[in-house]
This record gives sequence, C-alpha cells and structure tokens, in this order.
Amino acid sequence: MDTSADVAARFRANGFKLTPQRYAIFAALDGNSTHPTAEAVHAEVIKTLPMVSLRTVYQTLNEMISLGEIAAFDFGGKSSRFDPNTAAHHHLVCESCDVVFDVYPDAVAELDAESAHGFAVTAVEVIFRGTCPACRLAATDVVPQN
Amino acid sequence: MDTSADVAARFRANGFKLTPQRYAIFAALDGNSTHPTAEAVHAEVIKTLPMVSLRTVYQTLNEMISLGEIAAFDFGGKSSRFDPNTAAHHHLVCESCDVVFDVYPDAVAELDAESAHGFAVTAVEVIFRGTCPACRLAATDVVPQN
DNA sequence: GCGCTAGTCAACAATCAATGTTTATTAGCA
DNA sequence: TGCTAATAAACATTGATTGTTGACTAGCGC
Repeated sequence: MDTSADVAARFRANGFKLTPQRYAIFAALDGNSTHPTAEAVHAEVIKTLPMVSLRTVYQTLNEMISLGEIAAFDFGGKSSRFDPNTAAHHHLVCESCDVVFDVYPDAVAELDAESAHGFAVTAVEVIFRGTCPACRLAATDVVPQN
Repeated sequence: MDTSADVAARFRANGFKLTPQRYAIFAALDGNSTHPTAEAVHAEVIKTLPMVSLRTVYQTLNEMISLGEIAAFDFGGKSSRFDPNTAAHHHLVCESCDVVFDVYPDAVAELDAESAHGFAVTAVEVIFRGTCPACRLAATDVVPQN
C-alpha cells in the first residue's frame, strides 16, 4: 500500500467514508513490515483509538484486501498475517517465534517457466522457513559461536 | 511414504499396534497424489472399512506425521492437506478447484543461497498458484482456443 | 449547518477444523 | 490368554473469523 493518506483518498474515491477508525488502521499498517495478525493490528490501533473494536479491524482489513491495498498470507499459523507490501516479494518465516521478513530472491523469475502440467500460473509464492538470528542466539544460549 | 506395508512395519517397530483402521488409512495414502484433506482420507477409508471414525483418521494422520511418513500442508484453504510424498518437491495449486499437483523445479536450489537476514534456513516451500487445465477449459466454456 | 446513510459498537450466535475427554467395547500382540 | 492400546460414540472446547441485530454516531454531499 501507499501512505495512509493515499489509501484514505482511494477509500473515499470508492465511496467509503473516512472514519477515524479506518484511518487509524491505515496508519497502523503504513510502513508496517511485521506482517501482523488482525489481533496485532487491533492492539496497535487501540493505542491511539482505544474504542476501536476487533470486529471493525477485521472488516476494514477485508475492505483493504478487496481494494488491493494489502495482502493476506497464511504461513501455517492459526491466524492470517496481513502485509501492506503489495510489491512482488517473498517471505522468511521463523519457526520458533513466527517473525516474518520480506525477501526478494531474483531466482524466482526462473521458477515460473518450469511449471508445467498445463497450468496458467498467476502467482508464485516462496516461503523460506528457518530460525531467525534472535532465536538462534537464544537457542545456543550464552555460547553463540558461529 | 513407502508402501502401506512398509509404513505398517515401521508403526509396529515404534510400538504401535497394527489395526485394520490404521492399515486402511495407510492404504488410502499409499501412492495418493491428490493431497487429500482429513475428510477426504476418511471418505476414501470408509469405502473399505465403513466404521472408521473421522476422529481416528485425524489421530492416525498425526501419528504418521510424527513418524515422518507424511507431511501436512496448508495452502490457504480451510483444511490441511496431507501428502505421502516426503521427497523434496513443491506445489501447483488451482485457485478455482483446489486441485494440487507436485512439481520439481530445479531452480529452487538457487533460491536457498539468496536468503539473507541471518536466518538459518531449513526449508524452502514454493507454491505456484493458477488455473488447472480442466478449469481453464470450463472457464472458456465451449471455446478453448489456446 | 442538516440530514441521509454508512459506519461502528456491543452483545450476541454461528461456523468450521481440529482436538480434548470420558466411557465402554474391542482386538493386537507378547 | 491377558494386558493394554486402540477405537467408537457422544459429548465439549478452542480459536479465528464472520453473520446478525439494534441502537447510536458521525462523514460528507448538498
């Protein structure tokens, strides 16, 4: 997505009203690279607008998805993760703390061509799973050698 | 996984009893490349053993996962999909009918190297999304040109 | 500024996959 | 043969997400 102001303008252009709740949700996602769950977005939003309901967060997230402002991903956890980064990219998921990072592997372009079976491939999604630096440190405890 | 007989042997070697229910579940998965849900496995199993409960199917699938005989995947649908193919491979998912095919893109090997961020990457998962041949035909109705 | 109407909240309930529980019965295997 | 695991059945629960309804609020076009 673009800045929260841009998203707000596009919401209005699509006949949606610009409410403080929606704007707070846009703002919570603007530049957010933590791939938050709906709950996490809600937690962030109520820091500035304490009365916003989780229900409204879910609704607004779905509206944003419909308008293509954000994307939803499912990395195997219980909850969906939301991502304001709509550029082509892929993900690094930490198996122990669920942190998600964006990655932009060039070689993905070579993958498309190989997909056969008569499919019309519209999207390629790459998920790298492993252990993030913080969890690697925690795992080795006080002895982080490599 | 190997043949149902091999899996059965390994179950017994691990102190599990070999029940008709379990064997029927092994058999339903043996050589099954449809990536079935638990419900689908159950539907297949009760063709030969009508009294098997869905509960038992879930339990046995989890046991098989623990023993590394099968893998579970989540492609974004509601239910998990189970895969007896434990060799390194990736997936083609049809967005309209949920069919899943196995693919073996060579270029995946080049992807590992690019993952930075200090992660210790243990697995790479590639999902190609698109439309399967059958759905492409259905979409174009009577006029399948290309 | 007014008023229409969308948006929101609150408090429900429902859904759906998956798992926990308990009890009684069955059957694998040493 | 007998111990014990496995199963079935009939519950209940969890947890994310969505539907509903009714009352209140506020955005925005005029």
